[in-house]
Amino acid sequence: MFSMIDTHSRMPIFQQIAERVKEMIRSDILVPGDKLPSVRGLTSETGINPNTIQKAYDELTSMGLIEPSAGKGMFVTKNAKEILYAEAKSRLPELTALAKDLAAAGVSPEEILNAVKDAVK
Amino acid sequence: MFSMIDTHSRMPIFQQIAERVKEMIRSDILVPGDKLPSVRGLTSETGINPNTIQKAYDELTSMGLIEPSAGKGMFVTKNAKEILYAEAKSRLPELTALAKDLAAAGVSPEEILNAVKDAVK
Amino acid sequence: MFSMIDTHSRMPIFQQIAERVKEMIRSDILVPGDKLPSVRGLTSETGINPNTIQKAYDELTSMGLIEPSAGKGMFVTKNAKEILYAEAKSRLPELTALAKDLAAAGVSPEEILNAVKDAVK
Amino acid sequence: MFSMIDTHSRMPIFQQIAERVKEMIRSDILVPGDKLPSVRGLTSETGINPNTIQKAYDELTSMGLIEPSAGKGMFVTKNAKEILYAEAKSRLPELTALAKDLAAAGVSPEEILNAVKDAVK
DNA sequence: GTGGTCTAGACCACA
DNA sequence: GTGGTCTAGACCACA
Repeated sequence: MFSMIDTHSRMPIFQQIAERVKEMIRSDILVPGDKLPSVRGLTSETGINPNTIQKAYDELTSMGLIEPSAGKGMFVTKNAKEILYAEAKSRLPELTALAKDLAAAGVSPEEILNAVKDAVK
Repeated sequence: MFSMIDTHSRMPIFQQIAERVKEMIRSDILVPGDKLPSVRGLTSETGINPNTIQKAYDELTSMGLIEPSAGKGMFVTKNAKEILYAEAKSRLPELTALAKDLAAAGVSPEEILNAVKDAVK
Repeated sequence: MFSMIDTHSRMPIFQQIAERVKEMIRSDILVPGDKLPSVRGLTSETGINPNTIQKAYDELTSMGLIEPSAGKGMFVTKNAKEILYAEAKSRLPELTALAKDLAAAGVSPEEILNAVKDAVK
Repeated sequence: MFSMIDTHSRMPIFQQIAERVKEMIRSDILVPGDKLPSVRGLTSETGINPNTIQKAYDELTSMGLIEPSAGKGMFVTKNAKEILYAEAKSRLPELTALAKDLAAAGVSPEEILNAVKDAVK
Protein backbone atom coordinates (compact mmCIF):
# COMPACT_ATOMS: atom_id res chain seq x y z
CA MET A 1 0.00 0.00 0.00
CA PHE A 2 2.82 2.38 0.75
CA SER A 3 5.55 0.61 -1.08
CA MET A 4 6.40 3.66 -3.16
CA ILE A 5 7.48 5.81 -0.21
CA ASP A 6 10.89 7.23 -1.07
CA THR A 7 12.93 8.11 1.99
CA HIS A 8 15.41 9.98 -0.17
CA SER A 9 12.89 12.23 -1.85
CA ARG A 10 12.86 15.96 -1.07
CA MET A 11 9.17 15.56 -0.25
CA PRO A 12 8.65 14.89 3.48
CA ILE A 13 7.63 11.31 4.15
CA PHE A 14 4.46 12.32 6.03
CA GLN A 15 3.40 14.24 2.94
CA GLN A 16 4.15 11.34 0.63
CA ILE A 17 1.93 9.14 2.77
CA ALA A 18 -0.87 11.70 2.75
CA GLU A 19 -0.56 12.13 -1.01
CA ARG A 20 -0.70 8.38 -1.52
CA VAL A 21 -3.90 8.14 0.50
CA LYS A 22 -5.44 11.01 -1.47
CA GLU A 23 -4.49 9.27 -4.68
CA MET A 24 -6.17 6.08 -3.52
CA ILE A 25 -9.32 8.01 -2.67
CA ARG A 26 -9.33 9.82 -6.01
CA SER A 27 -9.03 6.52 -7.85
CA ASP A 28 -11.63 4.71 -5.72
CA ILE A 29 -9.14 2.27 -4.30
CA LEU A 30 -10.25 3.68 -0.97
CA VAL A 31 -13.95 4.51 -0.68
CA PRO A 32 -16.04 6.03 2.15
CA GLY A 33 -16.14 3.73 5.15
CA ASP A 34 -12.90 1.93 4.29
CA LYS A 35 -10.48 1.44 7.16
CA LEU A 36 -6.91 2.68 6.93
CA PRO A 37 -4.01 0.59 8.24
CA SER A 38 -3.22 1.28 11.88
CA VAL A 39 -0.23 3.44 12.78
CA ARG A 40 1.39 0.55 14.56
CA GLY A 41 0.72 -1.82 11.68
CA LEU A 42 2.22 0.54 9.14
CA THR A 43 5.23 1.16 11.33
CA SER A 44 6.13 -2.49 11.63
CA GLU A 45 5.36 -3.05 7.96
CA THR A 46 7.34 -0.14 6.56
CA GLY A 47 9.82 0.80 9.25
CA ILE A 48 8.61 4.40 9.12
CA ASN A 49 8.61 6.31 12.38
CA PRO A 50 5.13 6.20 14.00
CA ASN A 51 5.27 9.98 14.59
CA THR A 52 5.59 10.41 10.85
CA ILE A 53 2.58 8.26 10.06
CA GLN A 54 0.58 9.95 12.79
CA LYS A 55 1.42 13.30 11.25
CA ALA A 56 0.15 12.16 7.86
CA TYR A 57 -3.10 10.91 9.40
CA ASP A 58 -3.45 14.16 11.35
CA GLU A 59 -3.23 16.11 8.13
CA LEU A 60 -5.78 13.92 6.38
CA THR A 61 -8.06 14.22 9.40
CA SER A 62 -7.87 18.00 9.49
CA MET A 63 -8.72 18.04 5.77
CA GLY A 64 -11.84 15.98 6.53
CA LEU A 65 -10.72 13.06 4.38
CA ILE A 66 -10.50 10.50 7.17
CA GLU A 67 -11.92 10.34 10.68
CA PRO A 68 -11.26 8.28 13.78
CA SER A 69 -13.83 5.89 15.12
CA ALA A 70 -12.94 5.60 18.78
CA GLY A 71 -10.97 2.43 19.43
CA LYS A 72 -11.51 1.06 15.96
CA GLY A 73 -9.17 3.03 13.71
CA MET A 74 -9.26 5.65 10.97
CA PHE A 75 -11.92 5.56 8.25
CA VAL A 76 -12.45 7.34 4.95
CA THR A 77 -15.20 9.96 5.33
CA LYS A 78 -18.35 10.16 3.27
CA ASN A 79 -17.35 13.36 1.47
CA ALA A 80 -13.69 12.55 0.94
CA LYS A 81 -13.85 12.62 -2.85
CA GLU A 82 -15.82 15.86 -2.98
CA ILE A 83 -13.32 17.50 -0.66
CA LEU A 84 -10.48 16.44 -2.93
CA TYR A 85 -12.29 17.85 -5.92
CA ALA A 86 -12.80 21.18 -4.16
CA GLU A 87 -9.18 21.24 -3.10
CA ALA A 88 -8.05 20.62 -6.65
CA LYS A 89 -10.23 23.43 -7.99
CA SER A 90 -8.75 25.77 -5.41
CA ARG A 91 -5.35 24.99 -6.84
CA LEU A 92 -6.15 26.28 -10.32
CA PRO A 93 -4.58 29.67 -9.50
CA GLU A 94 -1.38 27.78 -8.71
CA LEU A 95 -1.43 26.42 -12.23
CA THR A 96 -2.05 29.87 -13.66
CA ALA A 97 0.80 31.33 -11.63
CA LEU A 98 3.26 28.66 -12.77
CA ALA A 99 2.24 29.09 -16.41
CA LYS A 100 2.63 32.85 -16.03
CA ASP A 101 6.12 32.39 -14.60
CA LEU A 102 7.23 30.28 -17.54
CA ALA A 103 5.65 32.65 -20.05
CA ALA A 104 7.38 35.60 -18.40
CA ALA A 105 10.72 33.86 -18.84
CA GLY A 106 10.09 33.51 -22.55
CA VAL A 107 8.63 30.02 -22.91
CA SER A 108 6.16 30.16 -25.81
CA PRO A 109 2.38 29.79 -25.32
CA GLU A 110 2.46 26.76 -27.61
CA GLU A 111 5.02 24.93 -25.51
CA ILE A 112 3.11 25.74 -22.35
CA LEU A 113 -0.26 24.70 -23.74
CA ASN A 114 1.17 21.50 -25.17
CA ALA A 115 2.69 20.55 -21.83
CA VAL A 116 -0.76 20.93 -20.30
CA LYS A 117 -2.65 19.22 -23.10
CA ASP A 118 -0.42 16.19 -22.66
CA ALA A 119 -1.58 16.00 -19.07
CA VAL A 120 -5.32 16.25 -19.56
CA LYS A 121 -5.70 14.03 -22.59
CA MET B 1 12.74 47.31 -4.63
CA PHE B 2 12.24 44.56 -2.09
CA SER B 3 9.16 45.89 -0.40
CA MET B 4 7.24 42.66 -0.88
CA ILE B 5 9.47 40.51 1.33
CA ASP B 6 7.25 38.66 3.80
CA THR B 7 9.15 37.58 6.90
CA HIS B 8 6.30 35.33 7.96
CA SER B 9 5.94 33.44 4.70
CA ARG B 10 6.81 29.74 4.51
CA MET B 11 9.16 30.64 1.68
CA PRO B 12 12.61 31.39 3.12
CA ILE B 13 13.53 35.06 3.01
CA PHE B 14 16.72 34.41 1.02
CA GLN B 15 14.65 32.65 -1.62
CA GLN B 16 12.09 35.45 -1.78
CA ILE B 17 14.90 37.89 -2.45
CA ALA B 18 16.38 35.64 -5.13
CA GLU B 19 12.97 35.21 -6.78
CA ARG B 20 12.40 38.95 -6.79
CA VAL B 21 15.73 39.54 -8.51
CA LYS B 22 14.92 36.87 -11.11
CA GLU B 23 11.59 38.56 -11.74
CA MET B 24 13.30 41.89 -12.26
CA ILE B 25 15.70 40.30 -14.74
CA ARG B 26 12.88 38.59 -16.62
CA SER B 27 11.00 41.86 -16.94
CA ASP B 28 14.06 43.90 -17.95
CA ILE B 29 13.91 46.03 -14.84
CA LEU B 30 17.41 44.71 -14.27
CA VAL B 31 19.56 44.28 -17.40
CA PRO B 32 23.11 42.96 -17.89
CA GLY B 33 25.66 45.22 -16.26
CA ASP B 34 23.20 46.70 -13.78
CA LYS B 35 24.37 46.89 -10.18
CA LEU B 36 22.35 45.27 -7.42
CA PRO B 37 21.86 47.00 -4.09
CA SER B 38 24.74 46.33 -1.71
CA VAL B 39 24.35 43.81 1.08
CA ARG B 40 24.70 46.52 3.70
CA GLY B 41 22.40 48.89 1.85
CA LEU B 42 19.64 46.30 1.74
CA THR B 43 20.21 45.45 5.37
CA SER B 44 19.67 48.98 6.59
CA GLU B 45 16.79 49.49 4.18
CA THR B 46 14.90 46.30 5.02
CA GLY B 47 16.17 45.22 8.42
CA ILE B 48 17.05 41.80 7.01
CA ASN B 49 20.27 40.28 8.27
CA PRO B 50 23.26 40.69 5.95
CA ASN B 51 23.91 36.94 6.00
CA THR B 52 20.44 36.27 4.68
CA ILE B 53 20.92 38.70 1.82
CA GLN B 54 24.35 37.24 1.20
CA LYS B 55 22.78 33.81 0.90
CA ALA B 56 20.34 35.08 -1.72
CA TYR B 57 23.20 36.66 -3.67
CA ASP B 58 25.21 33.44 -3.32
CA GLU B 59 22.40 31.48 -4.91
CA LEU B 60 22.02 33.93 -7.77
CA THR B 61 25.79 33.86 -8.26
CA SER B 62 25.97 30.09 -8.43
CA MET B 63 23.18 30.17 -11.01
CA GLY B 64 25.28 32.54 -13.08
CA LEU B 65 22.70 35.34 -12.95
CA ILE B 66 24.85 37.86 -11.09
CA GLU B 67 28.57 38.17 -10.40
CA PRO B 68 30.67 40.08 -7.90
CA SER B 69 33.09 42.74 -8.98
CA ALA B 70 35.47 42.85 -6.03
CA GLY B 71 35.01 45.94 -3.93
CA LYS B 72 32.37 47.37 -6.21
CA GLY B 73 29.29 45.25 -5.81
CA MET B 74 27.18 42.62 -7.53
CA PHE B 75 26.26 42.96 -11.21
CA VAL B 76 23.78 41.26 -13.54
CA THR B 77 25.63 38.95 -15.94
CA LYS B 78 25.44 39.07 -19.71
CA ASN B 79 23.59 35.77 -20.06
CA ALA B 80 21.21 36.20 -17.14
CA LYS B 81 18.07 36.22 -19.22
CA GLU B 82 19.09 33.21 -21.32
CA ILE B 83 19.83 31.25 -18.14
CA LEU B 84 16.38 32.09 -16.80
CA TYR B 85 14.81 30.96 -20.05
CA ALA B 86 16.60 27.61 -19.91
CA GLU B 87 15.55 27.17 -16.29
CA ALA B 88 11.93 27.90 -17.19
CA LYS B 89 11.91 25.34 -19.99
CA SER B 90 13.23 22.73 -17.63
CA ARG B 91 10.21 23.37 -15.43
CA LEU B 92 7.63 22.38 -18.06
CA PRO B 93 7.33 18.85 -16.58
CA GLU B 94 6.34 20.50 -13.31
CA LEU B 95 3.46 22.13 -15.12
CA THR B 96 2.41 18.83 -16.67
CA ALA B 97 2.52 17.10 -13.31
CA LEU B 98 0.37 19.74 -11.64
CA ALA B 99 -2.18 19.63 -14.46
CA LYS B 100 -2.28 15.85 -14.18
CA ASP B 101 -2.94 16.07 -10.45
CA LEU B 102 -5.89 18.39 -10.93
CA ALA B 103 -7.29 16.28 -13.74
CA ALA B 104 -7.04 13.16 -11.59
CA ALA B 105 -9.11 14.87 -8.88
CA GLY B 106 -11.89 15.54 -11.36
CA VAL B 107 -11.19 19.07 -12.57
CA SER B 108 -12.32 19.21 -16.19
CA PRO B 109 -9.86 19.65 -19.07
CA GLU B 110 -11.69 22.84 -20.04
CA GLU B 111 -11.17 24.44 -16.64
CA ILE B 112 -7.53 23.44 -16.62
CA LEU B 113 -6.85 24.69 -20.13
CA ASN B 114 -8.68 27.94 -19.45
CA ALA B 115 -6.62 28.56 -16.33
CA VAL B 116 -3.49 28.20 -18.43
CA LYS B 117 -4.80 30.21 -21.38
CA ASP B 118 -5.47 33.10 -19.02
CA ALA B 119 -1.82 33.01 -18.07
CA VAL B 120 -0.26 32.99 -21.50
CA LYS B 121 -2.51 35.51 -23.20
CA MET C 1 37.75 12.01 8.74
CA PHE C 2 38.36 15.74 8.57
CA SER C 3 41.62 15.88 10.45
CA MET C 4 43.38 17.75 7.68
CA ILE C 5 41.29 20.92 7.93
CA ASP C 6 43.63 23.89 8.19
CA THR C 7 41.95 26.88 9.78
CA HIS C 8 44.77 29.16 8.71
CA SER C 9 44.83 28.19 5.05
CA ARG C 10 43.83 30.72 2.38
CA MET C 11 41.30 28.17 1.21
CA PRO C 12 38.00 28.75 3.05
CA ILE C 13 37.21 26.08 5.62
CA PHE C 14 33.85 25.27 4.01
CA GLN C 15 35.65 24.60 0.76
CA GLN C 16 38.28 22.41 2.38
CA ILE C 17 35.50 20.30 3.85
CA ALA C 18 33.73 20.06 0.49
CA GLU C 19 36.98 19.10 -1.25
CA ARG C 20 37.68 16.42 1.31
CA VAL C 21 34.24 14.90 0.78
CA LYS C 22 34.74 14.94 -3.00
CA GLU C 23 38.08 13.21 -2.53
CA MET C 24 36.45 10.51 -0.44
CA ILE C 25 33.80 9.99 -3.09
CA ARG C 26 36.39 9.79 -5.87
CA SER C 27 38.35 7.18 -3.95
CA ASP C 28 35.30 5.11 -2.99
CA ILE C 29 35.76 5.78 0.71
CA LEU C 30 32.26 7.22 0.45
CA VAL C 31 29.89 5.41 -1.89
CA PRO C 32 26.26 6.13 -2.89
CA GLY C 33 23.92 5.76 0.06
CA ASP C 34 26.61 6.36 2.67
CA LYS C 35 25.74 8.77 5.44
CA LEU C 36 27.92 11.79 6.10
CA PRO C 37 28.73 12.88 9.64
CA SER C 38 26.02 15.13 11.08
CA VAL C 39 26.56 18.87 11.24
CA ARG C 40 26.49 18.81 15.03
CA GLY C 41 28.71 15.74 15.21
CA LEU C 42 31.37 17.40 13.10
CA THR C 43 31.06 20.58 15.12
CA SER C 44 31.80 18.92 18.41
CA GLU C 45 34.51 16.77 16.83
CA THR C 46 36.35 19.57 15.03
CA GLY C 47 35.32 22.76 16.79
CA ILE C 48 34.23 24.22 13.45
CA ASN C 49 31.06 26.30 13.54
CA PRO C 50 27.92 24.46 12.41
CA ASN C 51 27.16 27.19 9.88
CA THR C 52 30.49 26.62 8.19
CA ILE C 53 29.86 22.90 7.91
CA GLN C 54 26.33 23.63 6.72
CA LYS C 55 27.77 25.81 3.98
CA ALA C 56 30.04 22.98 2.82
CA TYR C 57 27.09 20.58 2.78
CA ASP C 58 25.00 23.19 0.92
CA GLU C 59 27.62 23.38 -1.80
CA LEU C 60 27.85 19.62 -2.14
CA THR C 61 24.05 19.44 -2.23
CA SER C 62 23.73 22.02 -4.97
CA MET C 63 26.31 20.06 -6.96
CA GLY C 64 24.13 16.98 -6.60
CA LEU C 65 26.80 15.00 -4.75
CA ILE C 66 24.89 14.59 -1.50
CA GLU C 67 21.26 14.97 -0.50
CA PRO C 68 19.43 15.42 2.77
CA SER C 69 17.01 12.85 4.07
CA ALA C 70 14.86 14.92 6.41
CA GLY C 71 15.60 14.18 10.03
CA LYS C 72 18.08 11.47 9.20
CA GLY C 73 21.12 13.16 7.76
CA MET C 74 23.01 13.76 4.55
CA PHE C 75 23.65 10.91 2.11
CA VAL C 76 25.86 10.42 -0.93
CA THR C 77 23.75 10.45 -4.11
CA LYS C 78 23.64 7.72 -6.71
CA ASN C 79 25.35 9.77 -9.43
CA ALA C 80 27.97 11.42 -7.25
CA LYS C 81 30.93 9.83 -8.97
CA GLU C 82 29.64 10.55 -12.47
CA ILE C 83 29.11 14.19 -11.54
CA LEU C 84 32.68 14.42 -10.27
CA TYR C 85 33.94 12.89 -13.49
CA ALA C 86 32.05 15.44 -15.59
CA GLU C 87 33.38 18.25 -13.42
CA ALA C 88 36.93 16.97 -13.84
CA LYS C 89 36.65 16.82 -17.61
CA SER C 90 35.45 20.39 -17.66
CA ARG C 91 38.65 21.38 -15.90
CA LEU C 92 40.98 20.16 -18.65
CA PRO C 93 41.27 23.70 -20.09
CA GLU C 94 42.58 24.79 -16.71
CA LEU C 95 45.37 22.26 -17.08
CA THR C 96 46.18 23.49 -20.56
CA ALA C 97 46.28 27.09 -19.37
CA LEU C 98 48.63 26.31 -16.50
CA ALA C 99 50.96 24.33 -18.78
CA LYS C 100 50.97 27.22 -21.23
CA ASP C 101 51.91 29.65 -18.46
CA LEU C 102 54.87 27.56 -17.41
CA ALA C 103 56.00 27.05 -20.99
CA ALA C 104 55.82 30.80 -21.61
CA ALA C 105 58.15 31.41 -18.67
CA GLY C 106 60.74 29.12 -20.17
CA VAL C 107 60.05 25.79 -18.51
CA SER C 108 60.89 23.11 -21.08
CA PRO C 109 58.24 20.86 -22.63
CA GLU C 110 60.09 17.84 -21.22
CA GLU C 111 59.91 19.12 -17.65
CA ILE C 112 56.24 19.94 -18.05
CA LEU C 113 55.33 16.61 -19.61
CA ASN C 114 57.30 14.71 -17.00
CA ALA C 115 55.51 16.53 -14.20
CA VAL C 116 52.23 15.40 -15.69
CA LYS C 117 53.35 11.86 -16.48
CA ASP C 118 54.29 11.44 -12.82
CA ALA C 119 50.72 12.26 -11.94
CA VAL C 120 48.88 9.93 -14.28
CA LYS C 121 51.10 6.89 -13.92
CA MET D 1 49.38 48.51 -22.13
CA PHE D 2 46.69 47.45 -19.72
CA SER D 3 43.77 47.52 -22.06
CA MET D 4 42.85 43.91 -21.32
CA ILE D 5 42.05 44.48 -17.65
CA ASP D 6 38.63 42.97 -17.02
CA THR D 7 36.86 44.56 -14.08
CA HIS D 8 34.26 41.80 -14.10
CA SER D 9 36.71 38.93 -13.93
CA ARG D 10 36.91 36.82 -10.78
CA MET D 11 40.64 37.56 -10.72
CA PRO D 12 41.42 40.63 -8.59
CA ILE D 13 42.40 43.62 -10.67
CA PHE D 14 45.72 44.11 -8.88
CA GLN D 15 46.62 40.54 -9.81
CA GLN D 16 45.61 41.01 -13.41
CA ILE D 17 47.93 44.01 -13.61
CA ALA D 18 50.78 42.08 -12.03
CA GLU D 19 50.19 39.15 -14.38
CA ARG D 20 50.21 41.46 -17.37
CA VAL D 21 53.54 42.94 -16.33
CA LYS D 22 55.01 39.47 -15.83
CA GLU D 23 53.78 38.51 -19.27
CA MET D 24 55.45 41.54 -20.81
CA ILE D 25 58.70 40.64 -19.06
CA ARG D 26 58.51 37.02 -20.20
CA SER D 27 57.97 38.09 -23.79
CA ASP D 28 60.69 40.78 -23.72
CA ILE D 29 58.25 43.62 -24.24
CA LEU D 30 59.66 44.89 -20.97
CA VAL D 31 63.38 44.38 -20.44
CA PRO D 32 65.70 45.22 -17.52
CA GLY D 33 65.97 48.96 -17.00
CA ASP D 34 62.61 49.74 -18.63
CA LYS D 35 60.40 52.17 -16.75
CA LEU D 36 56.86 51.25 -15.81
CA PRO D 37 54.01 53.75 -16.12
CA SER D 38 53.51 55.84 -13.00
CA VAL D 39 50.67 55.00 -10.63
CA ARG D 40 49.10 58.38 -11.28
CA GLY D 41 49.48 58.02 -15.03
CA LEU D 42 47.88 54.61 -15.08
CA THR D 43 45.04 55.79 -12.89
CA SER D 44 44.07 58.63 -15.17
CA GLU D 45 44.57 56.44 -18.22
CA THR D 46 42.56 53.45 -17.01
CA GLY D 47 40.31 54.73 -14.27
CA ILE D 48 41.61 52.05 -11.94
CA ASN D 49 41.90 52.96 -8.28
CA PRO D 50 45.48 54.07 -7.43
CA ASN D 51 45.49 51.77 -4.39
CA THR D 52 44.89 48.86 -6.71
CA ILE D 53 47.79 49.75 -8.98
CA GLN D 54 50.03 50.40 -6.01
CA LYS D 55 49.17 46.94 -4.69
CA ALA D 56 50.16 45.36 -8.00
CA TYR D 57 53.49 47.23 -8.00
CA ASP D 58 54.06 46.25 -4.37
CA GLU D 59 53.65 42.61 -5.29
CA LEU D 60 56.01 42.86 -8.25
CA THR D 61 58.53 44.69 -6.06
CA SER D 62 58.42 42.05 -3.35
CA MET D 63 59.02 39.42 -6.01
CA GLY D 64 62.11 41.31 -7.15
CA LEU D 65 60.77 41.92 -10.64
CA ILE D 66 60.69 45.71 -10.43
CA GLU D 67 62.36 48.25 -8.14
CA PRO D 68 61.86 51.89 -7.34
CA SER D 69 64.45 54.46 -8.21
CA ALA D 70 63.82 57.27 -5.76
CA GLY D 71 61.78 60.03 -7.35
CA LYS D 72 62.05 58.57 -10.81
CA GLY D 73 59.63 55.67 -10.88
CA MET D 74 59.57 51.88 -11.02
CA PHE D 75 62.03 49.95 -13.21
CA VAL D 76 62.38 46.36 -14.35
CA THR D 77 65.21 44.65 -12.44
CA LYS D 78 68.21 42.97 -14.01
CA ASN D 79 67.17 39.45 -12.98
CA ALA D 80 63.46 39.78 -13.66
CA LYS D 81 63.32 37.07 -16.30
CA GLU D 82 65.37 34.59 -14.29
CA ILE D 83 63.10 35.15 -11.32
CA LEU D 84 60.05 34.42 -13.45
CA TYR D 85 61.67 31.25 -14.72
CA ALA D 86 62.41 30.08 -11.18
CA GLU D 87 58.88 30.91 -10.11
CA ALA D 88 57.47 28.91 -12.99
CA LYS D 89 59.62 25.88 -12.13
CA SER D 90 58.40 26.08 -8.55
CA ARG D 91 54.88 25.74 -9.85
CA LEU D 92 55.46 22.37 -11.48
CA PRO D 93 54.05 20.56 -8.42
CA GLU D 94 50.85 22.56 -8.92
CA LEU D 95 50.60 21.06 -12.39
CA THR D 96 51.21 17.58 -11.04
CA ALA D 97 48.57 18.06 -8.36
CA LEU D 98 45.96 19.25 -10.84
CA ALA D 99 46.70 16.35 -13.20
CA LYS D 100 46.45 13.95 -10.27
CA ASP D 101 43.07 15.40 -9.31
CA LEU D 102 41.66 14.89 -12.79
CA ALA D 103 43.12 11.39 -13.03
CA ALA D 104 41.62 10.48 -9.66
CA ALA D 105 38.20 11.54 -10.93
CA GLY D 106 38.51 9.18 -13.86
CA VAL D 107 39.84 11.36 -16.67
CA SER D 108 42.05 9.15 -18.82
CA PRO D 109 45.85 9.63 -19.02
CA GLU D 110 45.51 10.19 -22.77
CA GLU D 111 43.07 13.06 -22.36
CA ILE D 112 45.25 14.62 -19.71
CA LEU D 113 48.47 14.28 -21.68
CA ASN D 114 46.83 15.61 -24.82
CA ALA D 115 45.56 18.67 -22.99
CA VAL D 116 49.12 19.37 -21.91
CA LYS D 117 50.72 18.57 -25.23
CA ASP D 118 48.45 21.11 -26.86
CA ALA D 119 49.86 23.71 -24.51
CA VAL D 120 53.56 23.09 -25.00
CA LYS D 121 53.62 22.60 -28.73
C1' DG E 1 18.66 13.88 16.78
C1' DT E 2 19.09 15.99 11.97
C1' DG E 3 19.31 19.50 8.54
C1' DG E 4 17.52 24.45 7.22
C1' DT E 5 17.02 29.20 8.26
C1' DC E 6 17.98 33.28 10.59
C1' DT E 7 19.90 37.10 13.61
C1' DA E 8 23.96 39.54 15.57
C1' DG E 9 28.18 40.86 14.90
C1' DA E 10 33.35 40.34 13.71
C1' DC E 11 37.29 40.33 10.50
C1' DC E 12 39.43 40.06 5.88
C1' DA E 13 40.60 41.17 0.92
C1' DC E 14 39.78 44.34 -2.66
C1' DA E 15 39.02 48.91 -4.81
C1' DG F 1 32.45 51.02 0.85
C1' DT F 2 31.78 46.14 -1.02
C1' DG F 3 31.36 41.23 -0.95
C1' DG F 4 33.20 36.72 1.46
C1' DT F 5 33.94 34.06 5.48
C1' DC F 6 33.30 32.83 10.06
C1' DT F 7 31.72 32.28 15.04
C1' DA F 8 27.93 32.02 18.46
C1' DG F 9 23.71 30.77 19.25
C1' DA F 10 18.44 30.47 18.44
C1' DC F 11 14.29 28.39 16.46
C1' DC F 12 11.78 25.41 13.17
C1' DA F 13 10.24 21.16 10.52
C1' DC F 14 10.88 16.37 10.13
C1' DA F 15 11.61 11.56 11.74
